[in-house]
Amino acid sequence: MDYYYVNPISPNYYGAHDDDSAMNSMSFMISDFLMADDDDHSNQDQCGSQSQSTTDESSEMAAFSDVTTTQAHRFNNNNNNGEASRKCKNNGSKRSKGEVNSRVAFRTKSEIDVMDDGYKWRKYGKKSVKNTPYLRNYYKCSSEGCSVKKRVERDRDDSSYVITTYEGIHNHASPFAY
DNA sequence: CGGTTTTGACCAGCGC
DNA sequence: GCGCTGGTCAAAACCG
Repeated sequence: MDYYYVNPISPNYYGAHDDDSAMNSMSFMISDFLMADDDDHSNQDQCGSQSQSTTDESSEMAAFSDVTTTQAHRFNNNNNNGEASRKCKNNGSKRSKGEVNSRVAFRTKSEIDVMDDGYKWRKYGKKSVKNTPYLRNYYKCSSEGCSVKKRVERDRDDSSYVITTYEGIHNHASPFAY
């Protein structure tokens, strides 16, 4: 079955490229982020279960990793080419256009919703989703020609977790990777 | 002034 | 075909 993993963060990455203090207190490494396949839904079923809804990603997306942090997060899921690498293809693509897209989901314990992952994102939508009181936010990579999207929502079962779903592969390096 | 966010409208897919 | 839901668009507002 499909599984995804994310390249470990470059260790020298967090160098506070800005002075935003809240963002600098990164406290986890992403190295143990690995996206297991569907039989690793150890922390619950939220991936597929949250909906009998129409087009959820239950079939094509993998499990989550739990990360516990107390504050802001910053990670970089790649350094050389900026791509959330995927291992197997996502066969179940009901994505209409038939474009290849990898999807990686993180489940992160965080107080803040949007995590700085080294890329620049532009918000383009916000939706309330069924069965959750929380809103789901939609972001696009603001780099030109890059169509990577990400979705950010709160775990409906445990609102202290944030679920971030990346879709697509960056065609450029992270602006903060060096 | 340029880029980003906000927010309602619009659209497509799915189940009934 | 209709309604529901999730995803996207785009114009206006906002912000540095």
